[in-house]
Amino acid sequence: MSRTPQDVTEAELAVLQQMWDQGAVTVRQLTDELYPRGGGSEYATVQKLLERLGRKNYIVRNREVWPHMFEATVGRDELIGRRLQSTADQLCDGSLQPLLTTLVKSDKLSARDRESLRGLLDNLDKEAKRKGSS
Amino acid sequence: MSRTPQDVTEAELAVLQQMWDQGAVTVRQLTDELYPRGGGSEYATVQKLLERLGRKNYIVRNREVWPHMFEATVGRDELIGRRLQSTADQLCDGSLQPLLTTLVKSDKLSARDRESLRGLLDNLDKEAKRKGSS
DNA sequence: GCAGGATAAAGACATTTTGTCTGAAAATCA
DNA sequence: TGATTTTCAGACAAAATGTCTTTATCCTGC
Repeated sequence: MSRTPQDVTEAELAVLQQMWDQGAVTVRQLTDELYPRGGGSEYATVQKLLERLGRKNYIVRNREVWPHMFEATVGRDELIGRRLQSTADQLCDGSLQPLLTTLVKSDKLSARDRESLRGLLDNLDKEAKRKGSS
Repeated sequence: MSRTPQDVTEAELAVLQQMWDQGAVTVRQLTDELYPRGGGSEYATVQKLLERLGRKNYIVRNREVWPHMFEATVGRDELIGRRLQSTADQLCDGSLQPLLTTLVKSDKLSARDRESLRGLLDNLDKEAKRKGSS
């Protein structure tokens, strides 16, 4: 049938991470960071990755400046959310709740993770009480 | 460089889902479910998918019976856990905490849901204390 | 026992994805 | 203007993935 490509590829993700860390960047900056000791062709590779990320609306290109500057439009948290939703779609009929439950049951959470989760739940309780809804 | 294949492919996942629902199954059962109105070649397709799932240790084949019966060794929850961990590895430096945050914030949790989660957390804490590990 | 039908096993194949690279056009600057 | 850098368009190879062909093997009803 029709294969579903990855939202963001491994190489594309490496580029995105740089942009998350550094904000607006040029192709050269990215290339130097991602491929130190790089010959000459990696520059074009980064360009192609940026073009693909752009086509998928993960970044924007500012053509007003020279050289062009690139910036992420999809942040790390947003991508996390999308990946989680995608996992939910494939494995839980679209619902996120089983992910949370499974995670808690799975024994993968550290004590710190558990504490943090308790805090989040407490906040929800407070929020619910404040608004008077269940 | 070297691409990282998917843990479980889309077509492979369809097979897995069937096995999660039905337990031990034969190739024919799977084929009939997954490709109704199927010509003749889909049978071999399912076979190949099973072979690959087997090579990756997601299923076992029982050769004692005829025809062979296949059964999942990795459950839905286990796969969910792996996907979440993988997301954490790629986007959160391996930490699950950001996932928890995202999940709690975007999921609609009822008061009952929250209580139930707290219960699970308490159990985990007790378990941890009993075993003396973190 | 044997013919016929089903299953198993091995591998080939086409298409898509993905990372990389080449070459030429356009822009900047000394 | 000439040199350097950047942009742009497209080619490419390797790998992944879904599918199919073929042949060997097994079991069934007669």
